[in-house]
Amino acid sequence: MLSKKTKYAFHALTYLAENQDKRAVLIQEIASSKNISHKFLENILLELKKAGILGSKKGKGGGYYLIKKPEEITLAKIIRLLNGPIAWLPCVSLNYYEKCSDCADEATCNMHIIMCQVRDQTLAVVENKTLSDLIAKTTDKQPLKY
Amino acid sequence: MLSKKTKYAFHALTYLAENQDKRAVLIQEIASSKNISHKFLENILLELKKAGILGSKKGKGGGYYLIKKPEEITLAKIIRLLNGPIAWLPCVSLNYYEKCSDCADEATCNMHIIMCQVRDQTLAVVENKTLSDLIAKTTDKQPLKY
DNA sequence: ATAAAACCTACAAACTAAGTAGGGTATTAG
DNA sequence: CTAATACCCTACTTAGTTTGTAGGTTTTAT
Repeated sequence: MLSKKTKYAFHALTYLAENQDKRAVLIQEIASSKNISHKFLENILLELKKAGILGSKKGKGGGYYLIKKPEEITLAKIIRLLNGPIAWLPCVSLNYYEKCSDCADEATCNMHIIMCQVRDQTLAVVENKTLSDLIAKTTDKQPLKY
Repeated sequence: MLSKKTKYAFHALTYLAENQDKRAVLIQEIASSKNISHKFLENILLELKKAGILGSKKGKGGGYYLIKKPEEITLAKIIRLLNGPIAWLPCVSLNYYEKCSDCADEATCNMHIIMCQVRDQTLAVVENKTLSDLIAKTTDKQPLKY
């Protein structure tokens, strides 16, 4: 399950993506708009900034803004950053790999092989969906198929 | 990430599947064979029994045994039982559904739609893999492809 | 200068996972 | 019958993570 932190990050990012005209958006504006604790959101935006997704401006008139185009921000990146590994086991994680203590040979471990499949199927979606897919409007006549 | 409980369950189940000849296997035998705390494993086996996957025999000469064929026990069932929801959001969970508080219409919520895709891709694997796939031996000449 | 805003560190509370303790109860060999 | 065996059950403890809070520091526009 995705953590609240992750969901808040998506909410904040979609808000920023929908308000790209404004130069910098206040933490408080996002927080009250999306019903998130100001201080908690502060930490999240800071993480997104350190990851190179957001930029910020200090002082009066400051705030946060997208530093990349929505099409360049994949869901996978956000989820890895705030939620942790996408894989179900450390031994099949691309970004948080750890060897199993009990498993001698990954090439012949059935669990390993199956969990790789799960990982790849998941990545097939979240590596190819971006922030722009989250803010896209679905029309009544042509609902998004999946 | 899968919890230890879930991993222990898979270890225990594979052990039982590989020892189907013996009528009933002692908790202690599985525990020491797979390096799991006896008491912790006891709870796990009990859950598996209540879910109709294992049977047990009390008294001297008792123990646990598989009540279903390995081909009938899907990974999805075990994961849901011990790890919880497979979906990333409550609003896309088939077995643990909960409505989002903030989302008015699931049909047009982009996050909902994408998370449904993730869920379905994951289920495509774990609903079709069973305990028998975990105990299958991969030969050196013909390694399992994926 | 001063007010406004991001930035930073540390901590507290709430929740969940993991493991422990101790006994109760059913079964069966002898 | 009876005692050993081993499942069954409840409650508790410990450890770790998530979520949220507090208070101060730095930067910048006016």
